[in-house]
Amino acid sequence: MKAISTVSKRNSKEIPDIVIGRLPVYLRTLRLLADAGRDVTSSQELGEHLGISSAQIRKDLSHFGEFGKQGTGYNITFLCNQLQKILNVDRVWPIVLVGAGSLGNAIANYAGFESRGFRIVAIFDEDKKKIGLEMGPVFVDDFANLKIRVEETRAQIAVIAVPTHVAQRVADQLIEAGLTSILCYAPITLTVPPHVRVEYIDPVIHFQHMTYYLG
Amino acid sequence: MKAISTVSKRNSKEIPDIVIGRLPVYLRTLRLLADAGRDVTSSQELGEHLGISSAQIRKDLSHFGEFGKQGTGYNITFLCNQLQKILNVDRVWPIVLVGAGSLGNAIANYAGFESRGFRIVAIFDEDKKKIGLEMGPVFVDDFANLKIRVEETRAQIAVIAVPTHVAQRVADQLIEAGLTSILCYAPITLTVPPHVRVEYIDPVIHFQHMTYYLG
DNA sequence: CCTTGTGAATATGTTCACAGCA
DNA sequence: TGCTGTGAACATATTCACAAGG
Repeated sequence: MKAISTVSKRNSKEIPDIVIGRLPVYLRTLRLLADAGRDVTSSQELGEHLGISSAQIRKDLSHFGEFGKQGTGYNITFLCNQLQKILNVDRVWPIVLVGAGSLGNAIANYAGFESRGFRIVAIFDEDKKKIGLEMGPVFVDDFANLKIRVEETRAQIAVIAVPTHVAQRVADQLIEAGLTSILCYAPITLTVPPHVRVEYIDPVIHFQHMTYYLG
Repeated sequence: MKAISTVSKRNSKEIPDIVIGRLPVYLRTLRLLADAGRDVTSSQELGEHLGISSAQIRKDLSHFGEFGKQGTGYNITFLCNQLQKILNVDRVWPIVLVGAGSLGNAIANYAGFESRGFRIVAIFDEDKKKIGLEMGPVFVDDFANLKIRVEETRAQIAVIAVPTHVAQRVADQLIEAGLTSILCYAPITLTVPPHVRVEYIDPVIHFQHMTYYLG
């Protein structure tokens, strides 16, 4: 049966979160292929490159529509566009960053967000010495101004790049200010209400996963 | 049947990788509880804090031994020690970092590695202006010296914090130098031989996962 | 009581294998 | 031919539910 629109979320039969989690990786890879001048690819090529099976890629995509052509494969530009629509990154999302230390600085100065759908619109810190400094695309703002800036920018996503011992308090205030998605770089599991989604980045978790196998 | 030693990998019936991946999170949480002065906890408390079921925590731990007491729960210090042995972080692993940009600088200056089993022992860059700069615990070294430094330090783990377009070339040279575990911050899937393990950190992957649900 | 550790039951995720179409 | 999209088969992961022990 054909999908009604090119980007239907099908009958929206609750697509598994693990599938959603792979789509950004597919998108990233497809855009690299496009940048390399490629026009079409196949689930097999993609799978070999990503170290997963071609069947998995086809099954994942099949949740959202029919994007390929039998005998040919996928048009890369078309599939990129479809994935961008599915992931809602066919626009640019404002992000607020909390913490103007060296990690916050690295995030603020990273030039790769915009092309993938994100823009840092505010950086907050409580340290008076940091407030007012230029960092990446903006000036460091007083964390006390959080609520106002969130209203102004309509941001829904925040990044926490503060020391562990203040991360939970910062999270509480972000949620209080109306943010619903948090990417937390502090090595702590945050306690948040059910409507808030938190994802984590902690390099040590990866290192420890690796050392298990290093015996 | 009782385990022979307190940290057996049981009969080593190939423990699922997804289980290994959760152990560092358990360890991180337990150490936070220990720092808060707590002595014992239960799978239920831990599960509530982490947002997973108590059964999952018990089942995960059961792969490695019997660490709890019925009616009481787990002694936090003891369980931390056991997890550290299982994950091989009852020692400090040397890590080499490639890329002395703002991200490399943030990683190098992060003070939280040592207590969790890791130490940056070298930072490399190809930019003559960066070489010789003090960054965190070491001085930036010429990437050309990679092989010598890896031999000296016996490092097995590397972090890639370089621009996307050089990441694959850097990875090839790391592998050539004998490294077997790579944490890659560049937004690209690396092609590596089967004996090399790569893990990835890309904040945009997380953002795009979030925006799917932000509609 | 309370909480662990664990088989059995359930739920979820992945792969197979092939019809169908360019 | 070559490749997609997809049910059916298989594999893996999670939860249930309870015996056993402090």
